[in-house]
Amino acid sequence: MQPAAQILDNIQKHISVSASEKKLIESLLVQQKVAKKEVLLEAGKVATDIHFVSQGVLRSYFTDLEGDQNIVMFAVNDWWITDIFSFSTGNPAQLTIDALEDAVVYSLSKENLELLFLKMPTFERFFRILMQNAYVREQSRIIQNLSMPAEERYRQFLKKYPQFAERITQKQIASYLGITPEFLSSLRKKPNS
Amino acid sequence: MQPAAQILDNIQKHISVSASEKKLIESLLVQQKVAKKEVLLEAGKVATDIHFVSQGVLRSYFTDLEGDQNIVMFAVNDWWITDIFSFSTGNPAQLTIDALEDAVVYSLSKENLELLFLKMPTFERFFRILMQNAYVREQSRIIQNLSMPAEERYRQFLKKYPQFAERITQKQIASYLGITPEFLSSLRKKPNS
DNA sequence: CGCGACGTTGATTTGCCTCAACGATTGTGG
DNA sequence: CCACAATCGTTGAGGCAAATCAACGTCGCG
Repeated sequence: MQPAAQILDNIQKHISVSASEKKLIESLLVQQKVAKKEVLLEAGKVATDIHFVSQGVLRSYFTDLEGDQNIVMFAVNDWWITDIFSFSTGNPAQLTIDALEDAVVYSLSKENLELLFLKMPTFERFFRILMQNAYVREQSRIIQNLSMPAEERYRQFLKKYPQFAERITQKQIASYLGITPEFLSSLRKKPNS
Repeated sequence: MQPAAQILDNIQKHISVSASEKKLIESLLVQQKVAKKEVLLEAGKVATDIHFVSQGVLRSYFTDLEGDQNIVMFAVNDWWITDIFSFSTGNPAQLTIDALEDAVVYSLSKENLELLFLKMPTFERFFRILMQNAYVREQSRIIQNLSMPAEERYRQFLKKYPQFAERITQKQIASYLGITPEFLSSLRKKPNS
């Protein structure tokens, strides 16, 4: 698939896009190759871009006071990722974003996003839907964290994100679930009733 | 303050609204008085409306398999609340919304919201910002839940939401934090170093 | 080949829960 | 307006889920 076509498909799932608008969108995106372990956004710096993942796997994580990494999200193909707090407010990022596998992303700067909003008002709708879906996803994760033990959260994770489970190490999954790799290992060997 | 003026102020923090648009917005809102303990949305039914809280205190909560209530959010004046999953998708709500104190809300149905998006494209921007802020808020809560022990989460809660702490019982706060009231009580008596 | 990260196992510890009991508030029907 | 019931916040004893720490074989990578 043409790389730009992949993003346009993603956008056209929610709004319709004219030929001239397609050219506009393409002109505002910057392709970036990201090697495994390469950092796209470093905590403390400002998130100036939002990234669409075309290939590979990215993650965002928060480093706490003890120096432990807490994974906030994974992103594979067709996902958008940034530190939304920093991107929204211009404050320093709390999250680091790096690649778990070699990746290709298309980056859209905040300025170019605002330009899109101006020149193409329907893009505001697309982005509204993107944010609304992200809100639903995060709220659903909060509900799960509050109401389920780790074993059940792990089962739900496998069910909801099978595309992640294959490509991501146990250690990363444990961090996403908020448990230690040792404990995840003990869950995995239990009979999966 | 004129009740409708309160919502318009809230909206005008993010977009500008003409006189005719103000009338349109007012015409699509329905005022509702909600008595303490009255249920605005019941889990299992579809969330047809999003509610703007003018006075009083609402909460949304999830009832898990053991029958325990897990509080997802509180809403006081100038907050918007719904089951965003149900409102977005039309699926049955996972959350129940009720009043912790007598409240006055302005309800906007999904149909009327779509009408607003059509007749007033800048409202899409307002709602995008609302969803984006909600996303930031939920993600920040996930980070806290992953990276901090209960005692620290309680401190941060008091700091971030002093307007809640005064009006909400310890039991409700404990449920929001994901701990038992007994354990919260034991945290509170510790020297707040 | 050799090194470092990974996944696992087991022993021990701990943060938080469960259950039970109590006085203090709050709510409510008569 | 009172009396009673219900809920709240708290305390303490005991228990469990999950963390910590240490050790070890395996694997991917330089």
